[in-house]
Amino acid sequence: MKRTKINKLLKSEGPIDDILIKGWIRTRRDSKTFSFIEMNDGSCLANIQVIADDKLPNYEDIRKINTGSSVSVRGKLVPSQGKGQKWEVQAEEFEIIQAAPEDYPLQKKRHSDEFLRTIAHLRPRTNKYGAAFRIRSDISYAIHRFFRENGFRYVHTPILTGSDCEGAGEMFKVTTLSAGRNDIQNDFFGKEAKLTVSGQLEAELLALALGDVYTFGPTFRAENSNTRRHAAEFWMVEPEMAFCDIEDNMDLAEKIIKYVIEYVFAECNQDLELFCRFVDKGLKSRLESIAGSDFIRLPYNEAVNIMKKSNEKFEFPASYGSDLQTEHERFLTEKYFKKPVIVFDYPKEIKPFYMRLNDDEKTVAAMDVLVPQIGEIIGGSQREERYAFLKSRMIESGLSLDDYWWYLESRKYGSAPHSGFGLGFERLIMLITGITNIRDVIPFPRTPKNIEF
RNA sequence: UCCCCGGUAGCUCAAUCGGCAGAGCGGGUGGCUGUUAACCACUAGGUUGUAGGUUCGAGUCCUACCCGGGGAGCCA
Repeated sequence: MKRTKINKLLKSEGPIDDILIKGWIRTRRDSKTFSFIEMNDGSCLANIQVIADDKLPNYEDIRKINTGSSVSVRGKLVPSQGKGQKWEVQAEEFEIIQAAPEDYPLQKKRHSDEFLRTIAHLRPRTNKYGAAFRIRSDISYAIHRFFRENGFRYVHTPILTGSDCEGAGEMFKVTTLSAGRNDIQNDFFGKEAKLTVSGQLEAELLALALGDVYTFGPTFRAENSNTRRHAAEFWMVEPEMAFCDIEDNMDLAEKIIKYVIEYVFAECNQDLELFCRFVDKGLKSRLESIAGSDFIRLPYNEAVNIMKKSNEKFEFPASYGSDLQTEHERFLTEKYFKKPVIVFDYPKEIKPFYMRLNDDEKTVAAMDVLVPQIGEIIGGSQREERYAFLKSRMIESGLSLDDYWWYLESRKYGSAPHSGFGLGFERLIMLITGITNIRDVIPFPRTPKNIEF
């Protein structure tokens, strides 16, 4: 007999005579001649209540099973006599697949996030982390659906790269040489290899052939960042669009965030409800406001002006030419506008070489999407499509033209205006769930000094 | 990498001025009840992060290190 998943059973229109369910025990409550058993199979947040009575041949063993045990139950789906659930399962066969011993680390009460991180192999079995990883899957699907509906093609950019610097910080080296050897010519690739920090450059090349494309994959940063918003391995969504300027780019950035929020409202109600109730009381109204209002679009200079004119006491006062501090971002999104803000046209000195130089020759067509609580969730730009400008910016930035000959060549043969951005996938999940630490939205986080599991 | 805070039972936390290491949850045993993170009783459970130091006496004070959290920088 084929098993039925609990999310289907709970939506049943009527009783069912014979069903098979498999899952894990969340809690057991004994009565004199029978037990209530809450079972969860991960298909949804909710448990199903199983009634196991003393007519079962192995009832003595059932009365001893603990939280965490895996079981298989055959029986009838019947209306529940108790309050709190519509349906329950009257067990007719109850197989204990494996009984969890009494040292199972998860109790029925709430655990701290810090403790659960030390048992990352078991935390998906909790309500909160089960919901987080289900919603991560659903958001992932929503992103693919969004791009498909908007005529984008999904492209796979390399994870191993020979480019030395893509403008985004320290990289992990990849080698097959034993420690201490540095005869790179004998290494696997015959030259230095790294883990990618971004698929952008390669995505640009595909955009200049397929039109609108996106990548969605893992990226790696070897920065010694110890914050709740940074991980050494994280997933990034990177669209790249041909014949597209920075305005279109901002439109798309705003559109995708709203789309995903609306998708989650429509499809992930149960899990979202958990986050609204237990993780962040202000979550629902914040998400509604993000989905329902226009994002502010603010040139960098005006952003600095706003901060200069405000009475806010900043630790580092805003000044033209230096990047916005975290406190500035928070001020703009949480106090001044109280909604997402897209800051654009940054000074060229603080942005990477590939961003398109504006006519003022001082700023570049960069744009960052800042959201309340998280800060920067998207960074993007119109790309420099003019060969001469790109070349001189690369020289200015101290890059080796030889390493990027292929990138430069895309500006030699039928170059075209194009734009794109990087959306931090984990930061998007944080925004949508209200979870405040990036280590809790990725099942097995990699951060400095942490690569267990 | 820098600044701040913390580390006590499996988990979450108490422990007054430096003076007998405790509670709830979880576990075990028994009871009770169509129960709802059930309830009641009993019970086991400790190298107080590690190494040194001060002291008659250290969970508590000092030093170093390790680990965790928050903030900053880097960014997504």
